[in-house]
Amino acid sequence: MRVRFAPSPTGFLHIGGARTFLFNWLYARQHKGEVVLRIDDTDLERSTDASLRTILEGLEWLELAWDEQHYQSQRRERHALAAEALLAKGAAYRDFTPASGPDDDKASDAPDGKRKAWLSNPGQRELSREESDRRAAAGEPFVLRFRTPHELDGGVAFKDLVYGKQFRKFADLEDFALVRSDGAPTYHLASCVDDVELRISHIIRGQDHLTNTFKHIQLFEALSGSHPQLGHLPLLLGPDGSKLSKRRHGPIVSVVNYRDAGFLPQAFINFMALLGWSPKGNQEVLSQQELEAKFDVSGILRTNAVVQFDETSADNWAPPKAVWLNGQHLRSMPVEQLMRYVKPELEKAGWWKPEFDGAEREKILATVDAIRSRYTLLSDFSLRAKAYFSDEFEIEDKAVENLNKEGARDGLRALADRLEALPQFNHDTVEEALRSLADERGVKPGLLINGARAALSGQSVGPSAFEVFELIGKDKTVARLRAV
RNA sequence: GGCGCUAUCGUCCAGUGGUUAGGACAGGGCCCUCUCAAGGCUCAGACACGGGUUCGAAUCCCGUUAGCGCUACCA
Repeated sequence: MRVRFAPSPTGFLHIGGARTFLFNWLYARQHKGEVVLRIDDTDLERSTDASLRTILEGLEWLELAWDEQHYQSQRRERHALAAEALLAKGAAYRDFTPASGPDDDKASDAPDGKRKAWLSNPGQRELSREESDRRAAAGEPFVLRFRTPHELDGGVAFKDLVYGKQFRKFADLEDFALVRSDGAPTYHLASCVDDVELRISHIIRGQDHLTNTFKHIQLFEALSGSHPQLGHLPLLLGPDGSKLSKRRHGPIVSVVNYRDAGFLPQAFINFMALLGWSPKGNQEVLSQQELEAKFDVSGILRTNAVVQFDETSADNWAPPKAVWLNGQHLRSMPVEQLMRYVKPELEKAGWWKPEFDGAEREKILATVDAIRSRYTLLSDFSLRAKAYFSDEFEIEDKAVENLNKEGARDGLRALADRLEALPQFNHDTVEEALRSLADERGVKPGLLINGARAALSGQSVGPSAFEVFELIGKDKTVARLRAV
């Protein structure tokens, strides 16, 4: 069993493409099959290296490995050979009609819909082989077209893995192009030839290809006498209701954008998996293992899904549910595993020290474990956690307010003395010392608690203050309290 | 215009002839509490419309409407 994901490097990898890849990957994983990554770069005009790199980057970030990688542009001879074979057996013919633009067909279509001139260019498919060869040899440009058996009554039928039985009459199928007049294969030809030769058994792709499939089935049959199984995924729509696209929705749909915003790959995968599919029941937070175990093609919806991002917001653009899911994963995954993602984040911020991997590892893990309970994105670690990893941190305005309260600074200095004298320094002993001090001075414990949080972490919000004392340690605690 | 696909809360999903139509996100309120989150409880919020079939339709059929897709010598 072999599946493939075939992006064309004409832009970045967007959510829709990533989800197609995910579903293919999940499907293959379940059936012990192989995943082929095929770069459909036949459109040399639009394909770029930059685009290829960002697609690969996005795919790698997801941590879903593929087994083989191919480039369609390197298979041009195979496509040409297949075209020749198709022409030789009469499944295709040369059309010498000059090219027409995309809108010409619609324009020539009669209002009553009766005229179907677009199905073929009259006269061309009846050209004798001798005349066709002679004109081609004379250098006259032509496009190679597939010969749909319009003379037959039937049509093309197949059973879609998701959409079920599909049927279309030959009469509604055009003689589509196989090779352009410049000799380049069209997407249809290249794609089908490669699918056959790469022995792809299951094609799972976007629903925008559902109607193309009638052409492909015919081509597959002409090429190999059989065709792969096909399944189409409902489309991902933007908030405006149109198909997700780079052109309309911009970089906000780019996968690496989510990586850079601090999403965890497994959370993002969880989010994508829930778009057009559900494990039944009411479970929403799923680990990768659970996804692999529960994924089922028969559970794929047939309705398009809207991705709720907000392109008008610079910092709140991500889909709320994706953000929520990220928080869920961030808080529930093993700390050691989370550390793999936190480390680069701290390195980026310039706070990472080598001892974090050595002598201070346990302490850092405990710190990350404590502060992650109120974080949702990885970027929170570099945005809000400086005081836990470095001595040079600023005290936020809201935190300063807590220090400015009546009796706060004096109380904290007194607290520093008490804590310094403590034989045991931990959550409980600190709490006892603080509360009795507050009692003696006749102030509310909250004054010292919130003040201490401000002095120690530079923030007015965060974990329980007594936890912070422990995380920061006795020496630094005393120093920071005295510095107020 | 033609062909096709689809239609449950604002959004993502449950629901496959009999349910007070369920959950999640987002929103409101309450609780917890040293702050902020998290968590718990709670409120509000949907079967596009019209015909059938049936004792009984969100569920089956037909139509309408709407959305989306395809309709290129793009992929």
